[in-house]
Amino acid sequence: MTSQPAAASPQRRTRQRVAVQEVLADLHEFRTAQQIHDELRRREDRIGLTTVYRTLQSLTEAGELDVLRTSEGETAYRRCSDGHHHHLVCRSCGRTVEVSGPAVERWADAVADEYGFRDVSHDLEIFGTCGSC
Amino acid sequence: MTSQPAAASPQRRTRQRVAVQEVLADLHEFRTAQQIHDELRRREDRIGLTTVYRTLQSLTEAGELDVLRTSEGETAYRRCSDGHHHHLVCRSCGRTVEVSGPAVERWADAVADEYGFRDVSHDLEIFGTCGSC
DNA sequence: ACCCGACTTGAAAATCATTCCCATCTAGAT
DNA sequence: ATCTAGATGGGAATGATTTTCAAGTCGGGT
Repeated sequence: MTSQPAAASPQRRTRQRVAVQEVLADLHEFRTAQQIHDELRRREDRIGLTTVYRTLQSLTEAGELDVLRTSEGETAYRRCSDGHHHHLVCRSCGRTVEVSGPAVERWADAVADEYGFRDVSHDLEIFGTCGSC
Repeated sequence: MTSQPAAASPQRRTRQRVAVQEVLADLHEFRTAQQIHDELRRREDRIGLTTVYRTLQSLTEAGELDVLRTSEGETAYRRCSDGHHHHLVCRSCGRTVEVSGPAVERWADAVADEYGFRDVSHDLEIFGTCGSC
């Protein structure tokens, strides 16, 4: 009778969830849900598109993925390291480099403070064409 | 028979186009196409939503508007000053302040150069809650 | 003032990414 | 093996934006 109150859902480890994480571990560039779904199909893994979306969403909430909105209105995901950082993304091949600059963070906070803004956050992405493209 | 080859379309000045520009001149915050369409209706101006989208698009191409993608996936527009700058946007009321920081520009270019990236550009928006909210 | 062709408009249909619905399936604890 | 809260997936639903195309209009020429 001393069963635990179930607490928060422990997030089950399903075949689908694992498959998506494996793809993310292999691909080091930003990819959309559909691209990841395609890659799974290429690997003979038939997983529902809905599930891919759901998984990417929960992984993002868990802080394991970085999100990026493309100019075409799509949402792209990528495995990322912990901590606050920005991205230098190749417009052509998608190659991504994580970058960070304390100076920028300080500048953004200072500017916001100057105008009386609270709970400040910011989005910063740098785009360009990498050397190989 | 010596008719001109029509050259490039001179962009006509229509009632609809003017109405959209007036709304943009009055509203100083980022607004979506639908919000602008609503505002026009509130002003007794019945203009097709399609036309609003088209107008915002061409004004953007003409460099008269700044574009922003909201986290909900919508596209918001706002009249802006010339030259490169960024925005400090209130998450609550949408109030926007144009800001610029040469240091950030230099930093972004330097980082990109360090990794051999060419044709560099960047997106940077700062979000927060303004003093009045 | 009238013509005419090029540019515009707008309502409805088409797209597209993403989410919802829900009947069925399964991980994992007992 | 059993049980059940979670998870899955296919198709419908949503919502923003674009396309289609027939009808309307601006404006330079006559």
